[in-house]
Amino acid sequence: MSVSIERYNHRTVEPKWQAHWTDNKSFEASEEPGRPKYYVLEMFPYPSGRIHMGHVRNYTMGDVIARFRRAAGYNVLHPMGWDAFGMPAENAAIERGVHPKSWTYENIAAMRKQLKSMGLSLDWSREFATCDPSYYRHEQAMFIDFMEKGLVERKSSKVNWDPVDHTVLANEQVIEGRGWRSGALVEQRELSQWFLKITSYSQDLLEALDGLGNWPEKVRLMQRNWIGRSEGLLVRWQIERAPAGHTELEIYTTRPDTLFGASFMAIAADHPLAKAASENNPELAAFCESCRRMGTSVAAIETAEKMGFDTGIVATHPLDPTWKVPVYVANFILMDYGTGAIFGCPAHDQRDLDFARKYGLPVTQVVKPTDAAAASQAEADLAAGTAYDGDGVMVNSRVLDGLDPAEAFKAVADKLEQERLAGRPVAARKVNFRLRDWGVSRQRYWGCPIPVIHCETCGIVPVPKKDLPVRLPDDVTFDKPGNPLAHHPTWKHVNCPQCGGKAARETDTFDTFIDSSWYYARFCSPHADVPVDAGAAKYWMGVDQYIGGIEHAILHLLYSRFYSRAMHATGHLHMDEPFASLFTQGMVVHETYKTVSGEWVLPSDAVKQESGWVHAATGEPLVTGGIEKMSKSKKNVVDPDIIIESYGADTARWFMLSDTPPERDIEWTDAGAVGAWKFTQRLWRMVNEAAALDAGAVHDQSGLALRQTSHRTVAAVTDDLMNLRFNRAIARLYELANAVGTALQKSSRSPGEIAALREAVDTLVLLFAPMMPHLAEECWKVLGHAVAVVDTPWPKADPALTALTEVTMAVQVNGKRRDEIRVPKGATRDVLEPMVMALESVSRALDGKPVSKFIVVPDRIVNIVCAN
RNA sequence: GCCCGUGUGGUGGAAUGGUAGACGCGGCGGACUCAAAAUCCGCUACCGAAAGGUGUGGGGGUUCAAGUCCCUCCACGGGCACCA
Repeated sequence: MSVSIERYNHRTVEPKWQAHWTDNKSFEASEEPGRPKYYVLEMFPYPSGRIHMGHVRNYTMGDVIARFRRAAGYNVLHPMGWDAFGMPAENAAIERGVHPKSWTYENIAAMRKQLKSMGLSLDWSREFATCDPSYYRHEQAMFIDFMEKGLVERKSSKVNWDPVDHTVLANEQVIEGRGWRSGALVEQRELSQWFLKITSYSQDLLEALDGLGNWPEKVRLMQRNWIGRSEGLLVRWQIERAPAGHTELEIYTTRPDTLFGASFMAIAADHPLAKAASENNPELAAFCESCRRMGTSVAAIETAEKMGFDTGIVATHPLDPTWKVPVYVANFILMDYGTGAIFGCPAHDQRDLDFARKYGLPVTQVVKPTDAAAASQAEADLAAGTAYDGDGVMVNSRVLDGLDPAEAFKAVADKLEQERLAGRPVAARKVNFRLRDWGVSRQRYWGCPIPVIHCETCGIVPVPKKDLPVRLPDDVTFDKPGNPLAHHPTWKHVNCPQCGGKAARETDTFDTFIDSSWYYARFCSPHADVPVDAGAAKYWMGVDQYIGGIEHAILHLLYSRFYSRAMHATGHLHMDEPFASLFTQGMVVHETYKTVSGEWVLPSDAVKQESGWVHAATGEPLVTGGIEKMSKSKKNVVDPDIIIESYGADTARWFMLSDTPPERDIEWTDAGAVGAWKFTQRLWRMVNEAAALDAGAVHDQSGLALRQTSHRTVAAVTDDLMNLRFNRAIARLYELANAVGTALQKSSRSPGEIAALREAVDTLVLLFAPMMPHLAEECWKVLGHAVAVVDTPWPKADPALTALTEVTMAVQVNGKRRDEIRVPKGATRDVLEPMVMALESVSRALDGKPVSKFIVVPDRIVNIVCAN
């Protein structure tokens, strides 16, 4: 082979085909009733300034699916937009004096350019940013509809307050109890805030998870736990020696069966009873205060010791009026779950046991495992400080003895529901959810203004829809602490839309999770003058394949599921579940290096010597810091721009899909990138060699083997891409490329072989086109095709060529492989037995022993079993 | 603490209960070259000269047959809510 072939130059080829797709509007989608649609969506990016490798991986996967489905005949919607509100823009304003708006739109422009250099098959005509007034006006309109539908509530809630910056802090802005910028000790403050009533849908959001069969089980489980349904009993206990006006204490329990194991009551520091008792008890007040302080940091809670304070109040056991138990305030009781009060049963709850052991409270076992060994083990564990929370039989429980816990639960609930305390039932069955309503107020500038007006006379008045959008003012300053909207000189001063009197705008803005809770629906009709055009949504929704990071497994996905329900309830959408299939991809990770003193070093500065890793410039010894998620602070980021510039977008895309399964973390390595680049060059050479062969050759028997390989590859790659197994699809493509390479080595070939070879190369190009679209287009042109790959249908496997006529079967003796045989497909025992028994390897292994069993797994294996 | 994952060659990883290690990277050997790069070809789990044996984190079990199913232990990773 001495064909002189120019190197494939991605720097000229990639922009050329990107222009071709743009000029031909190849990816602009429109509704075509009757034609099957496919909606592919990747979680849209926050415009931080530059794309990172995680974006490259995410958008490459989505693009492969979009291009594959498109070629397979679907009408594909594959849009892109920007999740553009949020704190980083305000931080840039405060730190560098840039306006959030210009910062954001400049970042969008830069990132759009980067995404375009990746050659993604996106419909850019549908692009929007959530900070566009043309987007958020609909968000405001829908919020007003939600208000009318009773899905919005205003209530008081605790926030992290920075007393120096006069601002509310997000949890991630609180570092070790202090404001991240001011360093001031963070206070807990009560503010009136807006809430969306997601809890109205708790049961539905939970049950509907069962229908999401194409979601990862892990994500469904996380959502199930987050919603946290429990069935229990509300029980009212009479109390004595309590502050005036307090005569009873209502608790929630999921274990009323263990009521005879009660040894104390515990209430939250914020419980009204605790507050009342604190009034004349400074020590208790101080204890409650310390509990509240601890509440800010998750880490503190986890490591905190169980602490309690005896209030002196005494409660009467609901099943025995002579039985009195003490009431404590305890640091592990949360006010916002259940009633903020519990009864403690130390023997069967670990937290209660820890608490009881610390304060010398009685421990009574009331559930015993039925198995004797397990029962004595449980007793030993209890003595050693481990509570038993399993099933068994009731003991030490008077009338309940002998029942199992489920029966005991029912018996207690039935009895107490009949009994009266102060004229009302003592107990009531109650289903409880952990899920809380969604607080959506943020005291910040760069977000969607909440469209309500506070009037001194009329109270809260929604902004009339004709006045929407409520626009963010551009002329704001960030020189003063606090919310720029609140101290803007004029913006908030308006007249009441109802009475015309003096009124003030709401200066809070929405949580940015709202923006991303309905963008998928907006993409169906991004220019409509309603939030969602019903016809467009009916055609495109739901999203057939949604792809993003596992970090959004709970909040974003749960909020989106709630939002589509709320939109359904208000007539904006016709369905409840927005994402039919979900895929969560792994992170991009890279090696890290540190100096002995712990400073991070760029991987490019680390060199390996016999003594170990050293700094290339200084010779300082280095330690490997492990393989970690790419981050600037660890100096292990790889810039997609540099990769695309030096190797091309196709190489970067190919690398991201190769080897590692898409749901796992992928390690970026230079060697891997170089390997992918070499493969693009190899494909280019092979295609050019094949293009020189006679295009008019006709198939005959001599090309059969290669044709079978081609068609089997089509079948396998199609199946792999349908199931998002990109790494396997790529392995199949290497095999086909190797087969083509071998065929090209031959010095002479028959017309049938030429025809098969050209078919194999055409197939190869079409199959790798979703992964490396630019190279595919260029190859396709070289091969003499007039129509671009983007307009060429996906190849079909010919069943006659994928079917096997002969198979290799393994021959085992007692489960150990001894030989293999080539036989016609479907060979039966009658044919196989004489063949196999005649094998020398078999008779040697049998060594004269009689055959007791002869097992045939058709077309796979023969196993001969003999006595040992 | 609880919950969920994951453990396979030097390495990333394949494998509907049916021939473990496909494919890639790396390594070794060879061809081409004055030479190098690039490219192409071959070999590459371990022990053994071979026959053969051993191998999917450890131990046990089910099965004609286990990386795959069950029990148990270990290691690593991730998530979380002290949730009554």
